Parts: sequence; C-alpha cells; structure tokens
Amino acid sequence: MARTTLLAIGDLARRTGLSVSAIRFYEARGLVHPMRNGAGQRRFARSDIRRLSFILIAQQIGLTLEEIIAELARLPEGRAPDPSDWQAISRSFRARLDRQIAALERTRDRLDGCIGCGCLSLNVCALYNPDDRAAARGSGPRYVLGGTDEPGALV
Amino acid sequence: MARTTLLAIGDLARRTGLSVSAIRFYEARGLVHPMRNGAGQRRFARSDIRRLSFILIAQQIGLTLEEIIAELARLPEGRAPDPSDWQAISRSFRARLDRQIAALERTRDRLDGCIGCGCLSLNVCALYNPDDRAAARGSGPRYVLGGTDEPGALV
DNA sequence: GTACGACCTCAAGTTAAGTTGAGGTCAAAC
DNA sequence: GTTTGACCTCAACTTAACTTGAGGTCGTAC
Repeated sequence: MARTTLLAIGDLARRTGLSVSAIRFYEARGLVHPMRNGAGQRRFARSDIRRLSFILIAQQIGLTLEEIIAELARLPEGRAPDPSDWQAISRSFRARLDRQIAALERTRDRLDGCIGCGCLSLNVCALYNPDDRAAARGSGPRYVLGGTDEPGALV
Repeated sequence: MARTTLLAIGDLARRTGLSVSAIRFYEARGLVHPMRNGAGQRRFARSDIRRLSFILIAQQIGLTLEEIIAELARLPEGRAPDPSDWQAISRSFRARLDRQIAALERTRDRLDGCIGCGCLSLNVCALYNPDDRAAARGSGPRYVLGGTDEPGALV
C-alpha cells in the first residue's frame, strides 16, 4: 500500500522550513536515510517530514545533533514510527525542559539577591553556581569550566 | 590612594576561575583593558575581578561576548564602577531571564500537548512556534530560520 | 534546441569562543 | 650559571552546524 508519495528534497525543505543544504547535511550526519531514484536524486518518505520536525524541536530544546542521533536511534527499525514511538521520546524532552527551567529560575533568584546588593561578585553573591555552568550551551572548545576547583575568596 | 594592589594575569585567573588564555582573549576583544608594567606584563585593577565575573554571569544567562561588550559600555568611563552601576545592568538581566523562562515554559506546555497526541508534528501540534526559534542559541551561520515564511500545511 | 529550474557532488568557508603550540623574555631560586 | 615558573606574542587549530561555490546532470517548457 505504499503510495508513490515520495518527496524530493525541495519538497521536504518547503514542508519543514529547512534549507536544502541543511537536509543534505543531516543525511551526511546520518539523521535521515532517503532512497535514490534512477537519476540519483534523493527521495524521502513522508514520515521524514516528522523526523525533521523532530530534529528542529529537539534543537530548540537544546540538544546537539549528536544527542538527537542518539534519541532517533530509539525509534523502531523496520516500520515507520507511530505516535506512541514519538510520544516516548517526547517524554524525555519534558524532563530536560524542566531541568532547564529550574536552572534558570535558580539563576534568577540569585540575581534578584544581587540586584539588592549591587555586588555582582560570584562568591559573595552565591550567584553563579558551578553546577549550573554545565547547563550553559556554547560552541567551540569550552570544556567543563566548573568542577572541583574552588574559585577562591573574592575581592 | 590607589594602593599597589594590581594583579598579574595568573592571579586574576585564579580569582575568577578563567584560564589565562581566555583572559588574554577577552583583552583582545576589548572586554578588559589592563595596564602594562615595565616588562610588558599585564597588570589588572582589582575591579577587573568583578568585571570578569560579570562576563561569566552574562554568558551563563546566554549573552554573546558581543552583547556583553555592549552592556559593559554602559558602565562609567573614568571611575571604577560602583554597586549601583552593576545593579543597573543586573536589572536588564532579570528581564532577559524572565523571557527565557517564559519561552521554555511555552515550549513545555506545547510539548505536553504533544505527549498527549504523540504526533510531534509542528503545525498540527502548534509546538514549535517560530517566535521562540530566535531564542535558541547555536553556533555558526544559522540565521533567522523563523520569519515571515509560512511553513505550509503538514503531512 | 536551448534555456531554466531542480537536482547532484565535493571542497572550502563561516562564526563563536577559546585553546594550543612554538619561540622568546625576565626574575628569583638552587 | 642554569633551571624554573610566570609571563609575552602570534599563528594556527578546534567544534558545531551549516552555507557557499564550482562544476556537472536531467527533464521540461518555450
């Protein structure tokens, strides 16, 4: 019953809002696995729209492509994923979001203390907890700045 | 009254938890302006500890160095910044944090809807609002994916 | 029959925020 | 008097997530 509703890369781009080059890039990274037609052009299943949408949502939540690959690996092999498959993954997102929100709220509370005193100095303020450092996303090599190091007294 | 309490770069690194190379990098980007001693070594004012702490906090909140430079530009020129100067800046952080938290909460609420239906498809779910897209931080050229484009109906 | 648009590959560029390394100075300690 | 540690400069590398560009293939529309 598989209808001939395969999509060209441009179609998929239009449906997801992604650029064509980004979709090719995702294929190279192993996030989608299109077939090829006679002329070597990519042909995507309709379910890939959802797959790419998932990638976008996951990125919005803060997952790296590497992490997204891991999540996608939890989807079934042979068949196209059904609602309950996506549902399972969504649930882990919820937890992640909760953690992110909690971390920001902690930062906000500490900052409120700082607004009161105007000091903005890490240790004194108790703002700037190393535990939350890891939560900060950034690019390039900026490994675990936090850790076991005690930052020393301040000023 | 300026005591001879100038700090070498290594001292500053120890006090802030930053690496020496990061501090040099910040100088190159114009975030700190140390003096030099006879031998050409950097000598920092004590108030630079706070300045660097500020940078760390701002990064944690999600500002880029470019944005941090802009914030720092609001500090007084001649004198060392006092508590009320930092206080003024802290206040704008609070607003930013509130916006970030609100955006994550919106995403979470929409995701909750998705967990219910298991669909995870953007338009259908109303998850994945372009407005929140801009909030997502990422590196490299990934310009305004959101915008005026309507993504088209789904599946 | 050729111009156009959509597709292809592969290599190289881009950005942010630093890190790493080579090669060199200087002062204090042994 | 040489070794050690802290400092200096400058260039090149790193990572993530893509984009851009050159050079080439198809199929359809005029």
